[in-house]
Parts: sequence; structure tokens; C-alpha cells
Amino acid sequence: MRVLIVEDDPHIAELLRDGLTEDGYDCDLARSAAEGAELARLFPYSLLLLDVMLPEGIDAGYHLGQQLREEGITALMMYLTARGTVEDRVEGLEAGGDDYLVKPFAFRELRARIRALLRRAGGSAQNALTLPNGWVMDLGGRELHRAGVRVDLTRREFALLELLALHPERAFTRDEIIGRLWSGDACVEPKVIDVYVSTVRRKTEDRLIETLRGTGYRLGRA
Amino acid sequence: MRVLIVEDDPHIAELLRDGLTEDGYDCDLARSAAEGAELARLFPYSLLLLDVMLPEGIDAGYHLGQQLREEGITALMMYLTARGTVEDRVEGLEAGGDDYLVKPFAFRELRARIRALLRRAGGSAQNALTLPNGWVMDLGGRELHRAGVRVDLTRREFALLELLALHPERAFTRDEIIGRLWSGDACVEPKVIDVYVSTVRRKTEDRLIETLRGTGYRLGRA
DNA sequence: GAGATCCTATGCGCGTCCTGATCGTTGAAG
DNA sequence: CTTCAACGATCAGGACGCGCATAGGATCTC
Repeated sequence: MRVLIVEDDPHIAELLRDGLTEDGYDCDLARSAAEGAELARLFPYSLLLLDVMLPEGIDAGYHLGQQLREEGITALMMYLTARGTVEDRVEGLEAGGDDYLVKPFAFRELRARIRALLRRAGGSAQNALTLPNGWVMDLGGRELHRAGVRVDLTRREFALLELLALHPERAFTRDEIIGRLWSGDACVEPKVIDVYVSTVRRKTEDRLIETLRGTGYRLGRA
Repeated sequence: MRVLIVEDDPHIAELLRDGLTEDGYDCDLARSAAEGAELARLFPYSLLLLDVMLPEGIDAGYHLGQQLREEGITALMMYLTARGTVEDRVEGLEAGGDDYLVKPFAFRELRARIRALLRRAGGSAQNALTLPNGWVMDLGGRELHRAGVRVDLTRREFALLELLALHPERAFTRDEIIGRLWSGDACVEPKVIDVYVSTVRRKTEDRLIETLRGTGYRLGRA
């Protein structure tokens, strides 16, 4: 998750970067609208944190956001400002912003709002798992797609693939898989797993699931 | 769309609830900050309507809002107060509020502001939601159009479709839907959802709502 | 009090799940 | 290299559970 912070006050900028880095985001820093625009065009950020008042002018942050939107940048945008009137907020939101935070703010609030934004943005963030060969698994929407094609999986098929995808390095025995995915009192033959592996392979027409002979299964590589 | 009203004056509270219920929101009522905090932590509201002056103190509404924000509650917040000075407004917005309404107010204004807020939060820039297959949802009029045909939906039907349409990528379980759309004191069987899905499909003669067997429902594709 | 809406209950039909059988593959011993 | 046994892949079929749709009563609205 990559975040661009555009903020000219070095103190606040440090604060933001340290906090967000600690939360696991990859942060870049820009100290002016010009620098911010350049970076935003170069890298695929998930979120832009824009201070409204920048060296280029009192509304430079808004203009930057608006301009980037018009250039087709779809990243989420959040404005930071010291001015909190209603008109101000409306202006920011109409400039293509997704959220708005008034300084001074508690870092906890910023964190909460960022998480809410990323969550709201749909299948992104923690809800999507990328698998080998360009497959993407949307855990929220319970679907699997690649290059526009959508593959419908049943509950069991999906659960199996999800388990393997969440631990890409691990190999699972059939009994382990059953222990994790089936409720405790269920007793099924270990061979059931073979069947689901088979149907997933047939539906995707791909060997997303790798066989470890004599052991079990694992998510495929590359 | 679930709304929590925190207001100690029974007269105003009734007025708000009746009006909003008529507009299709499901409202819960709290008569103190303490009660409001409890409910807000328990249920996934879309909007909190907070009276500023509550039994706990002259600023209790602000404190409640601020506290909930710091706890990571991301619901929209709108304050209601009799005091309309500039300092007051700033205080409210700094307390994590999204909008502000000074009593006495016209219900029309409240309605308009709520719709504007929810619209922005939902990411859509207009008063209408576009759905697959050329359907358009008119959020103000509780109706659905396609190519000149108009389909009337009841309150529940509309709320269900709206929820799914606002999160097109997400799959919802029946219990999730009930948690989001039904007010707290309602306890209904999860199968109710089936009935509404059924009637929406019959009225539209289209599978706007997709079934995920074993999981729940999701907005249909293309 | 009439009509709409909301919720529960009840069969019916179909998809999903699991089993067992058959065929194909792998790898090691002879 | 050949043979053979163990393992994995795939298919067909039956049981079951889930979702669908209707009817009908309770509740709300006007």
C-alpha cells in the first residue's frame, strides 16, 4: 500500500510518515505541489494525503488534487487543512477529494479514516489476494478473476483456495485442510480435497494448486 | 441505511425519527450520551445525529462525537444545536463532525444535508445510482428506472438494493444485511432477505441481485 | 376500515457436496 | 528398460441442504 504525502511543514510531514510507516504503509514525501504532481504521475499510489496550503498558494492542495483527477489519477485523496468551515469542506470534496481532515487532528483519527477509505474503495487493500499467473481473489466479493474473466467458485472451492492463498509458502496435508475448513464434528474422507482441487483446476483452466506427491497441496508458483 | 439519533428532548426526537423513517431510514433513538455511545459501538450506523446539549452536560454531544471518532467510528456525524456562533461551529467540526445544523431548522434542510452527506460518503457525485443493465436508482424518490419504465419499490426493497448498489463489489450475508438495514430492536429471521430479493427480481424482471449460494447476495454484474 | 407492507411458514426444485469406482501417473525396485 | 504398486485425477451418481416462490396472517398507514 503506497501513500504519497504532500506537506510542506517538515514537522507534520515527519509525524505523518513515521506514523503511517509504522502502520505498514510505504510512504513518499513531497514538499510542494510541483514535486507532488511529479511523483503522483510516476508511481501508482493508493492514497494521496494533500495539505491544502502549500508553497505555491493558499489553495494549492485543492488545485493539485483537481488537476490530478482530471489527468485520470484514481487514487484516493484526503485533504489536510487548518480551516474547517463547511464551505471549505464542500470545496474540498467537490475538488475530487474523498475525505477531509481538519488540523489539528489526532493520529488515531487519521488512521481510522484511512482504513475506512481504503475499505470503502472496494475490493482493494486487504480484501484482495493476488495469486500467480495474474489471478486475483476478491475475498469480500467472493470471486476470482483474471483479465476480465470471472470464475465462479462454490463455497468449498473458494475456502480451499483462500486457505492456500493466505499461506502461499506452506504445504498442507489433506487432513490439515479438512481440520481448518470443516467444522469439528464433520467427518469426511480426505479424498474430498482431491475433488475440489480438481474442480478448481478445471474452472480456472490453470494449475493454481500444486500437488506435492505423498504430502498434500500448496499454492502454485509464478 | 441506519441512523442513530441522540437527543434528550422527546418531542424533537419523535419528530426526527418519524421524518427520517418516512424517508426510508431505519432509526434508533438514544436519550443520553451514554446510551448513544453504547449503541454506536454496537451497530454499524451510516449516520449519527447528535444533539449537542445532553443530560451529561452542555457540550456532551461534542464529547461523544469526538470520543467515538477516536475510537475509530467512521460513521458520518451531524450535530444539532441551538447555539450558532462561529466558535460553536468550529468546535463541532473539530470534534470530528461532518456537518452542523442550528435549531430551529426546517426538516427539509435536514433532509437535504443528510442526502448530500451520504452521497459524498458513498462516492457518487449525483442523486442517482447507476446499476447494471441500464437501471438507474433515484435515491430521492425511492424508485427505479430503465428506458422509461418505472418500477416502484417499497421501503425495504429499496433499502436492500441501495445497500448492495453502494458496495457493488462486496458480498453480503443475510445477517450482515439485517445488521445494516434493520434498527436494533428488530429481530427478524434471516430468510426475510430471500423474500425481498425475490420481490425485487419479480418487479424488475431482471436478476439485478446475484445469489452466492452458501454465502449470501451481491449486486449483479453487467 | 381498506389497502399496502412486512414478516413467517411451507413445499418444490436444483445446486452443491461427498462417495466410490475407474483410469492415468509417478517413481522405485528388479 | 521393464514392471508394479502406490498415489493422484477425474467422473458419475445419490443424498442432502439451500434458495426460490408462493400463500397467508400480523402490522402499519392513510
